[in-house]
Amino acid sequence: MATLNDVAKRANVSKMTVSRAINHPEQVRPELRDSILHVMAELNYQPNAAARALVSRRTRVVKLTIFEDMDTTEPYYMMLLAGIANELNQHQYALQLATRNSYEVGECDGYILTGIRQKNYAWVEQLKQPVVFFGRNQQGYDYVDTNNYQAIQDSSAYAIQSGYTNLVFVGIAVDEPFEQDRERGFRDFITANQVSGQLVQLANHCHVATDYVRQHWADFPSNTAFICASDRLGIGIEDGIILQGKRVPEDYGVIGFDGVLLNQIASKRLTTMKQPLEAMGRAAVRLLLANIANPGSPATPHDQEKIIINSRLSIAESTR
Amino acid sequence: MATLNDVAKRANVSKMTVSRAINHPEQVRPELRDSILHVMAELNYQPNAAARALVSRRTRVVKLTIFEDMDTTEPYYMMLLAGIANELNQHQYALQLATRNSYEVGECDGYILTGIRQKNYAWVEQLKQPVVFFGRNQQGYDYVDTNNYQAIQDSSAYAIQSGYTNLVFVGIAVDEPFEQDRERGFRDFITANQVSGQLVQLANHCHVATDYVRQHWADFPSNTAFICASDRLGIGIEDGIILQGKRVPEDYGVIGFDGVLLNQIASKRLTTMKQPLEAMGRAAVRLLLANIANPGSPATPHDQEKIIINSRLSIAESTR
DNA sequence: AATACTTATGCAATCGCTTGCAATAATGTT
DNA sequence: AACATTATTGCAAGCGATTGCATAAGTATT
Repeated sequence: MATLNDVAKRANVSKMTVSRAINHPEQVRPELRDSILHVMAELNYQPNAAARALVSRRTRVVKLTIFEDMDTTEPYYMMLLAGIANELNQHQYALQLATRNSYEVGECDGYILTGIRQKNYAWVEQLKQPVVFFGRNQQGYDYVDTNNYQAIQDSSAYAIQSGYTNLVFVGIAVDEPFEQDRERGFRDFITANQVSGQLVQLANHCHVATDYVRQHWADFPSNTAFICASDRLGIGIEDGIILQGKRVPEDYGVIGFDGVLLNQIASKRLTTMKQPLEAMGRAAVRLLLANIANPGSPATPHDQEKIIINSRLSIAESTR
Repeated sequence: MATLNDVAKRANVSKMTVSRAINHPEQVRPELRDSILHVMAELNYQPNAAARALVSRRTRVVKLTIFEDMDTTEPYYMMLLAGIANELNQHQYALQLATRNSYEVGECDGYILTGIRQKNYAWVEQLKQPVVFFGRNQQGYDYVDTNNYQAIQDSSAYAIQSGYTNLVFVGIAVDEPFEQDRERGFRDFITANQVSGQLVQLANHCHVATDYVRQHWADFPSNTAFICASDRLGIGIEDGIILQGKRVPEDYGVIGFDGVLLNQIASKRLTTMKQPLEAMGRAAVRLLLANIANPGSPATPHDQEKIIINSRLSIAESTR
């Protein structure tokens, strides 16, 4: 492997000039720079990241830590990954993937955290590095989120406009900001618009939703729309309705959340509140890189920066 | 951040002894070692990965390169990721994620490659580092794979045993080893068992499969079983059949491949040939780490090592 | 034409750690 | 008890790059 020195000798300059030709091109005479670049290509020179990191204290690595179990096949994260990886690449940063219990090997310049729960904040605090969250938090950390509150209001409004007369919000049984925001959105909506409605929390699995429909069928008059907090729940609810011999969307409506399963199961055309996960991933990267470039914003609470990217209703066949 | 020197001073030993206490514990007197570890904990010492990598030429980073576009939400990769990430963590290695067109920042000790196509091999060859592939290859690189040939034979045999009398293999329209193996398995099966059957290749999307069923419906006598090369295709085929007013599994059977969508869509109980992706991911890591530890096995063809982990039929509701 | 500025380049030190060899202490052998 | 082994520890060098300061060359100012 060629080193800076090899290039320098071959180009008849000092290491420093080569280093500058790479990192501060404007500081070196154009013709000389070109000849250096030429030698670099000739020798197939690649800067040694370790040496660089050692002295510059910049690893050019960002760590994405997913707190939820990775055993579950969660396409949600895959979409996020796409956005994050692509944006990092554009900035010539590498992405390192970690789960909460990863061995803490390999330093990085900052963290993107997702799937985080209250209990994990202690761990976050001892990180003395820039951090960006996925999802609202009250600890003062920067975050990227979608407009959960408004999104559920939009879904609800759409259901009412479509002629459904009773709403059921099917939430996820976790005590996290995103869920709180959605529930608040729903409650405020039915109050403000004097709509008949109820709210329930379930574990986030299809069959749980399906079971729920069966067990509580008496509660759901015809013309009810189910506003769900995930596509999984939406699909489960839809199946439950069909098992009762009713039609979707004629008799009952279903609206999901996330918009992540739909692409795969084309025939399951669920109307859903689609999160712009790719864009959110990119935004998180940009925010984090800004924090890295602009120090004085460690993992400790400071002026909290928020980026909210709106979800949009993707209308399909589970609503009329 | 505490350095090796800080620990050494505090513990009244030389840096070297501290270094040994970490890397070669057996070489340092037990009581001394304990006191050093104690000081390390006290100072919250973390070895500097960059410095380490610089001198030892080991980064303790493995790069997973996914060649397919990451825009597609492919849960397949998420399962792989789970296995790879977990196994790497156990060996105190970090996982770095890259797409083919990633900026080549950050060195690593080896590569796990997946989603690779023929055209990418040129890129692989110029990698002068240990490499493990997902999927068979004829270039001589080590790989982990599932028993595609036998798996399709098993699926086919199961369909016949279940009383279906005509088979259709619905393959993916790519010219890659995994597809070749599956098609060969199918052809050999119908030949050897004198079963009536046909073979088709489609783009790997639900709706393509659904359309295919509609357009070629005349070709499918009742009691046909579709052996599909992916769950997506399987789900699409199933929908196509139902749209024709026929019943699954009574009139027609459908068997998928991968076993990766099922967990999410509980109601879509597709019989499928389930790939042990988590185990395959772990195996790939172990194979790669062995290659790293045991040099003389660069990215150039050598004695090709193969690990085959069998897929198993997961029987559900789309077959009788 | 002499001085003051820029602009380009080089030198030396250093980042934190590990490799190879040397030195010391502890143990065993006859 | 003198010597050969083995177990522990330390020293010095250097991995490949970047930072800060010094120097040399080039241009502008009066």
